[in-house]
Amino acid sequence: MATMQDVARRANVSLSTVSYALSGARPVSASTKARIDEAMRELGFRPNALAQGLASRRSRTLALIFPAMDVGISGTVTEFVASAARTAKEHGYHLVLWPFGADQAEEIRDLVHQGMADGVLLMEVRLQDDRVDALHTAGLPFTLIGRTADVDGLTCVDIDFDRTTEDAVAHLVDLGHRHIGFLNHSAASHAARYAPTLRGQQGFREAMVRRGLEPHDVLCHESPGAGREAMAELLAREPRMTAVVTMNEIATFGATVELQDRGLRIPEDFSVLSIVTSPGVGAMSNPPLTTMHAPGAELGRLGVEALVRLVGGGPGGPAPVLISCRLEIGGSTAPARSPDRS
Amino acid sequence: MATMQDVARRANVSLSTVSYALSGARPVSASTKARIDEAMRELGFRPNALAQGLASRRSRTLALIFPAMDVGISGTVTEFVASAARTAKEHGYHLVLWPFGADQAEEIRDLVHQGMADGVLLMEVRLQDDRVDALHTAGLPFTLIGRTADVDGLTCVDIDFDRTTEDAVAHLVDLGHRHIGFLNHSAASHAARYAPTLRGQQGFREAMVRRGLEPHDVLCHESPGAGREAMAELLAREPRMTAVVTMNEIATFGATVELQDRGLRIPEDFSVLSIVTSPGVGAMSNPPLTTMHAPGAELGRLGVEALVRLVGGGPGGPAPVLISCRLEIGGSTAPARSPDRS
DNA sequence: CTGTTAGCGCGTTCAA
DNA sequence: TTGAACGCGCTAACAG
Repeated sequence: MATMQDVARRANVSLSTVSYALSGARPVSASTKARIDEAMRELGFRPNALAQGLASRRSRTLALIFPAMDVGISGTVTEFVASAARTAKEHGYHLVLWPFGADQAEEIRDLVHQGMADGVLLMEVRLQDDRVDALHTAGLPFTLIGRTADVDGLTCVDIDFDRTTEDAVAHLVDLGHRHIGFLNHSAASHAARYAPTLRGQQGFREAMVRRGLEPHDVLCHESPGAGREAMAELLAREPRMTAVVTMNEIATFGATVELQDRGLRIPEDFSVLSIVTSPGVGAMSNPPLTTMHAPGAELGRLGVEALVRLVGGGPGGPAPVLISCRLEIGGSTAPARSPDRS
Repeated sequence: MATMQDVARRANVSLSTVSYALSGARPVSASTKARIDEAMRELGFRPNALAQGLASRRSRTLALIFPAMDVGISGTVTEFVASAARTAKEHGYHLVLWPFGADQAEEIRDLVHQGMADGVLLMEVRLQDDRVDALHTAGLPFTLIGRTADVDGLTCVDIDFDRTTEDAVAHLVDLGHRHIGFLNHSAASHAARYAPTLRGQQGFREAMVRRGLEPHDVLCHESPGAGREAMAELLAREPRMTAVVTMNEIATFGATVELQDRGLRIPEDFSVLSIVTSPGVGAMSNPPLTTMHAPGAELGRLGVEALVRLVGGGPGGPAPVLISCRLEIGGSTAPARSPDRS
């Protein structure tokens, strides 16, 4: 492991000149730079990350506070993490994983004080979140994936639930559907003020009302059995229903079964649109589901980019960056059979 | 950010005494230790990770070389990564993500020389893998998740495909099935010598032959359509077939559709056992699939524990640590309808 | 354009 | 049992 001193000697320059040649913080003549480069190559020199960090007081490392337990399939989490790591690398940063839940704000404070990270990415944010306060008082730049209730002064990127539900409803309405249901996450998540549950519900309702349509939505446990029951309840509430927007992957599979058991063919008689889904789940169904895929990779990339900007002293985004789920047409949505006019 | 010097002054001792009090590398009298602890608490002292690393030449950081692109649902990857991060933390290590594919051995070498990591976890290993050589010549401890063709002198943890396929076949045979198929990953993965494809095939065949049964296995692209065709091919090859072991999540969903379209009820007429599956996929089917869940979390934990041992100068496991997938009974396997004796 | 030098915060050897 | 001092490898003044 060659050091800068080794390189300096070999190139017949001083140690600092090597440093400056590397950082570009000061002009270095072409000829000496060439000699230095040569020496570095010959020695296989790589600057020591820890020494660099200690001296410059920047670790060039970003921390990702990782969800304690993942609900659901969470291929989305994989996409997110992979994308965040890639983006960090592209910007010359390492990404470290800090596996802490919402109740471990204190431990986060400890790690922050260790000076290992220049900035923090906080995912699966709750509407009320102690970790945000911990990071705030620690004075370390951080970016939220998701949003707290009050995002004033915070930098966040999140799924655009309004736009996603709006696009979902628009897709179905364009196909002629008028009686549309919404199959949401569980009552437990609603009670816990899980943001997607709340925002999804609100977004769906507004999208329907905006069109003069009556919104029907149900909360539903994350299981196929609950999905069947929820679907049955929606149909009971509005027998003329011809389409459903679901935001609950496992339950969606139960819902389709319930529909088929009632002799309703998908998509001829009934359309199913699964939103905020993980990659690949659309293909698991027959017919393959039309989905709106959660933008895991984009969130990872934008979250890191925003954080890198913050760490560099840049401005925190005044408004949250919101990204909509992308519609991926499958075989579970089709024109409404008989355009009713109720 | 209090430093050791601050603590030393406040406790009226020298800097080195604080250091020793912290590391325990040298005895410190109870009274001074108490004063030091007190001072540390009052100042909220946390040793600076970078300085510690520079001085001790150990970063207390482990690197996880992360798969470039994830095939399939890969909730398993999430489980693995979360578990690895948790285990690393329990042992006082950070976990950093290095997103590098099999063709980026050179970049890995660079990062290793930066001295950021004390050891490396390499996942999604190929049977032939340049990254292994890169790590080997770099002289850094590393652990494989998966196995290369030649594991001599390497430390690895992997799924026990032999045992998993054996257990899968045993489960079905115990239920009275005699004509059993195996729906594998794609021909492309086979050609690329993707280890699970090869080992799964071999394990299945051996488990069948061992019982005097004839193995029928097919390669199958990761899609429901291909799953249907593969299932049809298996049935064509052996019309008396009453059960199938699948190791291809997406294709499994197509296979079940093909069975049901032929009027074969699951599990009354035909049993389906999906092995090496991600968490949650079992529940996505109707009936819920009987699965053998990939031991993502165990692999993460054991991989990190082995690596920590290596980094500490411990011995590398002579033999690979193999973990079988755990059988989770669902509703897709049942006794064979008519115990045939062909 | 280049060299000299004082730290960054902590581990550890040598003396006491 | 404790202290003083050096060095880990590099950055960033300061000086020329």
